[in-house]
Amino acid sequence: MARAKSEDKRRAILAAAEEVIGEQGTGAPTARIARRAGVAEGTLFTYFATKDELLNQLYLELKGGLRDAMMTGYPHAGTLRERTRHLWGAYVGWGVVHPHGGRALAQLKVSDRITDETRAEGSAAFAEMEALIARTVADGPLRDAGPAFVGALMGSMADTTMEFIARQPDAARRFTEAGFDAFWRAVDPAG
Amino acid sequence: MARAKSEDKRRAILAAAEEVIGEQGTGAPTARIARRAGVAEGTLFTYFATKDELLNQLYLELKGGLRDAMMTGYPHAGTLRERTRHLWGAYVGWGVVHPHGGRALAQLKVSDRITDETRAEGSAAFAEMEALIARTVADGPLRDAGPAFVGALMGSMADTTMEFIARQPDAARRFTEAGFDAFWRAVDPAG
Amino acid sequence: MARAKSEDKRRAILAAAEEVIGEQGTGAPTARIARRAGVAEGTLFTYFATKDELLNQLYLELKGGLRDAMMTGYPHAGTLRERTRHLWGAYVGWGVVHPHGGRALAQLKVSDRITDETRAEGSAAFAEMEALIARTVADGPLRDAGPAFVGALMGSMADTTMEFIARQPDAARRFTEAGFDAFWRAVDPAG
Amino acid sequence: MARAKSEDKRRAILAAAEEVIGEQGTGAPTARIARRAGVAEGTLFTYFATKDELLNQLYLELKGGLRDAMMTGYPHAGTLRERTRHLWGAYVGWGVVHPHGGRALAQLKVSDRITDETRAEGSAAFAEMEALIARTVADGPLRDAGPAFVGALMGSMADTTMEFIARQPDAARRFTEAGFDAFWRAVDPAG
DNA sequence: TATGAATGAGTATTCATTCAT
DNA sequence: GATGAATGAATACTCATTCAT
Repeated sequence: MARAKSEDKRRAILAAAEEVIGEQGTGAPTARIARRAGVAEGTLFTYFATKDELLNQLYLELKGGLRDAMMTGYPHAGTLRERTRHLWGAYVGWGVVHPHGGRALAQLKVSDRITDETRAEGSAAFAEMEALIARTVADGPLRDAGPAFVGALMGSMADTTMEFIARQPDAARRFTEAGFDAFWRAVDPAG
Repeated sequence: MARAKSEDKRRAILAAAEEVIGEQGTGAPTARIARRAGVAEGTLFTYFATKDELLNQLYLELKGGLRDAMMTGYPHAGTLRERTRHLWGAYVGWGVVHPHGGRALAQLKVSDRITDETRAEGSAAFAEMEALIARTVADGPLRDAGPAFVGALMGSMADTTMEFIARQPDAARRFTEAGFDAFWRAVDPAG
Repeated sequence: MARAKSEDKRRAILAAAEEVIGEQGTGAPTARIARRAGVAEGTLFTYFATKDELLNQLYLELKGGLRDAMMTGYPHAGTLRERTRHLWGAYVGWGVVHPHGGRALAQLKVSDRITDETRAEGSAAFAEMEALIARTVADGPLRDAGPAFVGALMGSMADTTMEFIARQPDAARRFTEAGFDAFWRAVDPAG
Repeated sequence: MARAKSEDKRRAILAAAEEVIGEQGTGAPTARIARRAGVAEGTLFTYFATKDELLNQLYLELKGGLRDAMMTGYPHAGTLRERTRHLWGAYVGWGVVHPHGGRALAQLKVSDRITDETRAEGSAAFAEMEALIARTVADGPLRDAGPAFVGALMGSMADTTMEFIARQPDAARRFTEAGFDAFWRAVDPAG
């Protein structure tokens, strides 16, 4: 066998794409992504057949990373509030640690180059979590709007929280708490 | 008065840009926008010197329209909750009436072609409103996070609400109410 | 109206393509064709949407020119031999006058970028002529092989004649005669 | 003997090139040829330093195969007509048996990547045959045009015959006969 | 020697912008 | 001012060739 297709290089390209797309949007040239990754222009295409494929893979990669972050240390035995608080903290924390990722994801979400299939697959990773939220909310004030709505609300509130943390990193803890409290009041079954 | 005719064209171009960018993102060709507006490719550039200028103007146009919608019929004498409820309803209602505008704005928000200056100017239109929210919140649970945070939270929660309405137009009223109730619980000074 | 799409430019591009493709085959870069035509790279694509379209149009253009050459001065009242001799002379003469065209046509004929539709359309221009050949041959020794075969034979024999003339222009007359005599002996109904 | 194995691969590559180039022209990627040959992309270049070399070798290979086919069973003691008939039959027969080869040769003939040297070498293989034709024709009606012209005429008429057989395989025998008869009438010294 | 990943020059095509009409 | 053809830089992707394994 000749040089094996290196997983390192694949990850380097995805990481570069995360950065560059976070900065410039999905219109960023593949050449720039390749350079940032330290590979030749053509090499990018041995790992991703087309730019669209790269974009879709990156979307899944980011969503997957986010999910992993949220499930790590998940307090299965905690109260509803504790479990939700964990998810919130992990989500926001991931955004703080991956500022590029957060911005890249924001770009990809509104791009028409991400297929419905990819979106579905990306969301599937969170199905489990949504089920949890569903139970959380079953008896709460938003029971009629449905768990998808609550999940989306949580996502967008967390995104907003991330943005504020990105601008004022020192106040990270404060925004994280304030954001969660707001969310919890909004959905608290005991509210 | 050559001016009147010109203004028509300017608005036609902006309207076309709203549609096209809502559908295809900021990468959409100016030629397509021109065609949709019913003018020649070159004409677009007599109204907007560059594509970036068009994009920035569109951003301001949309933000301005949104502001107008929110201030129309504003119940100056109402309670805090009533006034906030009005803003919420107007915001969400605007998104429902201007589906292209909502999507276009989502694209422009994440585009690096919108200058900081434009963003500032766009937000300025809401300064007045933020002041109102500030007062709303002054004694509420989010008083430490600041009015900007609460304003952003309101925006993102309303955006989420809009998206759900776009997918299930029949449930517009239900989502509008549920969304607002959630928001109000999150920020209610009396909560 | 702005600048009208100029027929001159269209012809310049086709003429350039004829030359360049005659020299380098269908793999020749469109950029080179554009430069040879004295227009910008992009301009080529305002006249021909794709390279394939240019290639197919060129094929039809060349076939059409060839047909016109053959029908000019056609001796409707001549004997079978005279009429056939006219066609032969015109065909070979066209090749001598359009050396680029001849070579370009040779390339296009073997290219898989020329569609079956284009080939059919190109041949249709010669249908009339084939009918004539059909009558010529009806009672000749090749009656069983069919007029298409005889027409193709005439074409390939004339092509060969052209090639020899291209290499030895001084002997043009001699090769033209020798070639025709050979062809006529091959198909002469009185032979 | 590592040689034997290598020779197999060399032939496999040439055979694959024959097919692929016959189908897609000289623009076909070397990668595709390699895959069709069942070897790695890089391996192709241990047998042929460049694509041009492969193309030129293939040209010679095809020409050589054609010559061998024509000389096999050559009736040295036959009449002029019999000998010429044998050549014709062998040529056309080769084309029928090697449809890829025929098409590949057609592509290579018009390619500017085949050097003059290669062309000369390829023709040299037929020198002997041309000498024969020379004698055949010495007293015939085409004596002034020269044996090269007659040889070329024979080639192009046979090519045309092949094409018709390719389209109507059932009529192979008929076309072969008709083609030869036409050619013979064209050159028959006794005509 | 065989492999196939890596390379980067090369290619068709797009598109913001200019400018002749 | 309006038009749309003209421009050429920019872009995604290809492919002959090299080279580490």
